[in-house]
Formats: sequence, C-alpha cells, structure tokens
Amino acid sequence: MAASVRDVAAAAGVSVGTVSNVLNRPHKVSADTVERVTQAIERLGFVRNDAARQLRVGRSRSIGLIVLDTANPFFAAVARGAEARADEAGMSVLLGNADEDAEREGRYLELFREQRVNGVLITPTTEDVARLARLRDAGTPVVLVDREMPGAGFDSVSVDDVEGGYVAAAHLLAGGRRRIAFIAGPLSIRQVSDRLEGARRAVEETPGATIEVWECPSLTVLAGRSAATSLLERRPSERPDAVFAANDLLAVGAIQALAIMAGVRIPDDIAVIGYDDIDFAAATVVPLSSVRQPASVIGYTAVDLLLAQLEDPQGVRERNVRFRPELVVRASTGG
Amino acid sequence: MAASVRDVAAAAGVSVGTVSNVLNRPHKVSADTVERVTQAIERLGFVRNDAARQLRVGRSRSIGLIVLDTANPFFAAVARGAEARADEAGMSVLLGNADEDAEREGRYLELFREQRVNGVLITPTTEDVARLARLRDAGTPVVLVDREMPGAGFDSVSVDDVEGGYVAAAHLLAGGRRRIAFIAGPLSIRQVSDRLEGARRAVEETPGATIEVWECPSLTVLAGRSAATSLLERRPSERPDAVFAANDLLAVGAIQALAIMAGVRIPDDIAVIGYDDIDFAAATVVPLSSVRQPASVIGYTAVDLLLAQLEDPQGVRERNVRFRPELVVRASTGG
DNA sequence: CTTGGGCTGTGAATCGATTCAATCGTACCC
DNA sequence: GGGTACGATTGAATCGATTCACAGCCCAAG
Repeated sequence: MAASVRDVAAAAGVSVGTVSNVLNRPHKVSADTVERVTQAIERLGFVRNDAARQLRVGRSRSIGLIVLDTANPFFAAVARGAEARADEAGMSVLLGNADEDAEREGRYLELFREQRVNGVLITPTTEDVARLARLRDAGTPVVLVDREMPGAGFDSVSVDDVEGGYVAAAHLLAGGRRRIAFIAGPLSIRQVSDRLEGARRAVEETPGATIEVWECPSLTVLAGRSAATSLLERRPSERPDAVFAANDLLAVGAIQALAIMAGVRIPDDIAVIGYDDIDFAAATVVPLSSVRQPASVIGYTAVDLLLAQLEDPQGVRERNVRFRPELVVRASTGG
Repeated sequence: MAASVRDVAAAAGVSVGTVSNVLNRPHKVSADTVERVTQAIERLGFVRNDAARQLRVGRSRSIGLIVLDTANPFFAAVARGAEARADEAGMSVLLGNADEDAEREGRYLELFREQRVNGVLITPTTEDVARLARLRDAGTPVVLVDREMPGAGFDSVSVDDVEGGYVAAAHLLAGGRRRIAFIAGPLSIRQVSDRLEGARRAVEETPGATIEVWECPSLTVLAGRSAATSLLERRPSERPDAVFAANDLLAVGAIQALAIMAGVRIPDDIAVIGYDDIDFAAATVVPLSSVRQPASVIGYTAVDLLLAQLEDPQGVRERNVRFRPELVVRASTGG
C-alpha cells in the first residue's frame, strides 16, 4: 500500500540501509546518492512509518501531558509552553484532558504507556500517586506540573499555592473584608485545598475574620455561577463581603451571577478575586483581581526537567522548581 | 526491558498467540486460561507495545485534529466534542495547534502521516489544499472543520460564516449604526473573509452605511486590544459607531481597550459584537453580543463523518454538514 | 606492488504484537 | 470403532525502519 524503505531502495537502486542513512544520517552518504534517494522518496510519496521506527528504536519521540482541564486557558498556556520546549528538542506533545476525573486520567496514562512516550507531565487529579510511582519505577520519567509532592521523589514545577491563597485572602482582608466565601473546586484537587489552606492562614491572623467554603463539583464558569447563585439565596445581611474563587473560571461565573444576573455591586457589596490571571480576567464586567501564575513558563520548565531526566537517568531526582504567585489587583477588589 | 507478550506467554505457560487472544478476543479463550494470562500480565506489569501493534495492524487508533489556535476557547470546545465521539469509537485524538501558521500546520500534517492516523480533521490556515488533497488521495480520510470548500471533494462540518457575518452586521445596522469597523484577523483565513463578506452584504443593503476593515496579524485578545487602540487615535467624530470583531477574542481585546482603558461607553458611543459566543462572552465588562456556533457539536460531527469514511471508503464523498449561526444579543450592542 | 585506512554502501537480524493455518483434544453420533 | 465437529491452542510468518558487522573501492604511503 504505502511505500516503504524497501520500495524506495529499489526505486533508487540502493540498499535499505542506505535509505535509512539518508533519512537519519545524511552526512554519511555521498551527495549524489542522497539526491537519488531523495528523488525516489519524492516520487513514491514515501512517508516514514513511525510505528516501525519506534518499535525498532524502543521509544517514541513524544511526551505525554495530562492536564486537569483543557478548557481552562491556564492549562492551554501550560501546554503551549510545553510544546515550545518539546519542539526545540525535536519532540512532540500528546495532550490528554483528564477533565478532573481520575478514571480519565488513568486512561491517558495507560494510553501513554502503550505509546511508550518518553515521559509524562501531569497535574494529578488525586493524591494517589501509586500509579505514577510505578510508571516512574518502570523507567518513564514523570514530572509533576503545577503541583509539588515533597518526598515522593518526583521532579516538579509548581507555584506555591498556599502562598497564593494567603496573598489573595490577605489582600481581601487588607481591604477591610471580614467574611470571605471560598468558592472551591473539588477539595480533593490539591491546588484547591492548598489555596484554601493559605487563605485560612491569612484569616486566622485577622481577628474577627471568617472563611466559609463552597465546594463545587468542577472548576468551570458554570460551577462558579451556580455557587454564587446559591450564595445569593441568603439575606443580604448574611452574605459574605468577599469571594475568593479557586480559579478564574469560577470567579468569572461568580461575577456573572452576582453582577450581571443579580445586580450585586462589585466590589462595593462583595469583592471578588480569582486565581490564574487568565487573559480574560482583565475584561470581565468588573475587571477581575487575580493571582498570576507564569503558565507557559511552567510548561516550558516541566519539559526541561523531563529532558534532563532523559539525558541523565541516574541523575539527582526530585528537583522542585517553584515559582512565586503574583497578586494582580483590579477593580473587582476595589483596586 | 519491558515485558513482552513472549514473556507473558512463558510466565503463563501458553503460547504468544493465546496471550494475544486474551488481549483482543478474550471470548475465544477458556476462562481459566484468561485468568492465568491475566495474572501473568499483572505480575509482570506488561503493557502492550502500541508501536508493534500498529506496525502489524497497519494503522493506529488515533485521529489527528489540527486547529487554528488552541488558546481559543472555541477550538477547545471543538476538540472536546471530537474527543467525545472518538472515545465512543475507541479512538483517541491527537491535537495539533497550527497557531495560524501554515508551516506549523504542515509539520503536524507530516507528523500525523508518520503516525498513520486514521484520519485528519483540520481547520486549514490557507486556501491551499493541495497537501490535503494528496493526503486524501493517499487514503487518509480528511474532514474540514469549521470550513467548507465546495468542489474540492472534502467532507466538512461548518457554520455558514457569510450568514453569520450578515447577521452580526445586520443587527448593528438595525440598531441604527452606520459606520462599522470590522476588526479582522488575517484575511487569508477563510472564516475571517467570509464573515467580512456577509457583513459587507448587509452594509450594501443599507443606504448610508459603511464598513472599514482593520486587519490584525492574529485572532487574539492582544491583537484586538491594539486594533481598538489605534482606532482611538482618531478624533471621536471620525470614529466608527460599531465594531464587529471576527471573533470573541478580538472583541474582548477591543472592549478592554475601549471601555476599560479609554472610557468609551459601550454601546452608547460604540457598539461591539463578536463571534463564537465563548463562555466568557457573557462576563465581559459589557456583556458581549456574539454569533454562536455549536462548537463541540462541530467537533463531534466531524469525527462522525470521519468514521463514516473509514467505514465505507468507497462511499459518497463531500458531505457538507452545515450549521446555522445564531445571534446572541447582550448589552454590548444595547440588547 | 602491497598494505592500510577512509569512505560508501550492503543486507541480514531485530524490535513485539498479531494473524491464521494447522494441530490437538474431547465429545458426540452413527 | 470410525468419523465428524467444534472449541482451544499453537507458533511461524509478518509488518517496516534501524542497526551494525562487513565488504568493496580507491588512494596514499611504504
């Protein structure tokens, strides 16, 4: 059906070994042989069969990346960064969308193993890393993205979410807010619980301040909207005076519910702060304050660590690159 | 290194053929053999080598999807839809980000050919489909996404962009606007030029109405912001009274520049309408009117067409599924 | 003239899952 | 007992690119 190296070799009047050399080590082949083979390739429309190549070589040229949710611009940016670095190394990135679901995550992990990827970058959905540990022990480099697990022996690239949570809450408290509602995604997601922990810490340092948690099933605009809606069922006097959303999607949803659908004044009645500082944060009804993470740099760095592991499989492990979150103040918190 | 079927066979005391059968046709194997083999697989941590499988079977279990820009939530939604349908068919989607760049697009096309994907879904960056035609003629099904090319012989799933452009402009005109600025992405992108064509048509039907085109290098928030900024360099009396952005990202950027940075009143001074109706459209400073496209349905349907081609390679070609765009009116056009 | 070294080029062996014709039992029927 | 049928199992052949030990050739040095 499709032309193979064998066909090309026949057409060019050389051996298969030579064709392979033209493909992979052209400098080892005389110029006019390269020419003849190249022409034959062109003529036959030959395209290297990557499966055969992989089988022989023993590994692929791709890196697997599993993120919590591709619909989140933050992860889209992470993926771009990862892709850029992989590109430089002549590799490509396979992107898997776990959709905050451990089972889907598992399916992608399995798929990537079958594909013999060079390594896996992952933002795990759960604390359970037994699977990842097995994968790593079987020789596949693993790098945690946007997440750190000290002691588990994984390289990681993360942003200190506890600090980020602290910074966000401290900012609200500094603005005089005392009753904070934390609109959370699933608390089983580490980023969420860390941000909460940081926020709690800030609250505890402030006499009279309280924080309550609204757990949503997912980190989406829709979830944020419905969380804020149920929040509005209370009498105004019992409502919180600030909302800290676990990410910008939730915050955007909350703003839709509060400002647009219910006419709550932001930040006068309720201040809102999100997390991630996605592109849209500056364009919301009331421009959204947020905590910025260097998304694409995270992706880029993660691939970097992976390549280092590939380079030197015996090298030091558990390198944790940690970025600092950065508060971005806009109108939604009275900036 | 990693365990192979051969190792599993030895460990379970059966032949490699039986292991393969357990993997692929368990009903053909007696229950206790299945059990023994399964245990051996477990014990050895065997994971099927997909490259070998692919090599033998002749094709992969994946579908390639190349979109203009993964950072655009519209395409993220398309990808989700595609993934959902592929999943149902036991396939997975390889996502390529062309980034509006024909060369990157070509690289992914090449990659997908090497991987022997079952088919390619693509939103082409250019009009030049010679490459795609070659791919199709070589036996790889191709489905155009969010784009139609009558006569070229490709199946496609699209939304009538000319109509969408017409609807958007007609809406602005119906609101009394007469001087429309079309903030365009690269006009080489068909969606952009089609939307412009539709808008032009509406303008021509309206005495005294004019439309001018601001071409941006890309379809991003940033590009929209700078286009709107340069628009503001004119004296207020010479500014347009409406902006039609080729997509929501541009519109969001334009809103940032107009409303937030320059204090232009929307829609009083300038009305704004976008295209795609992404999740964030409802949450912008001034909720954004837009033209909705059923993004995830587009992705889902595209895979559907692809599967049909796979099913029946000789079947009818050039099936064009066309959805109708839907006007969504919000405050940015005085809704 | 011979030897040695540097280039080119060769082709059989290899990776691991799948396939399918062939074999082996066992049960059943006449 | 002989024959048939059927289910379970076997294992050699296969897919296509890569690799590497080896061969052929030519020129320069001895």
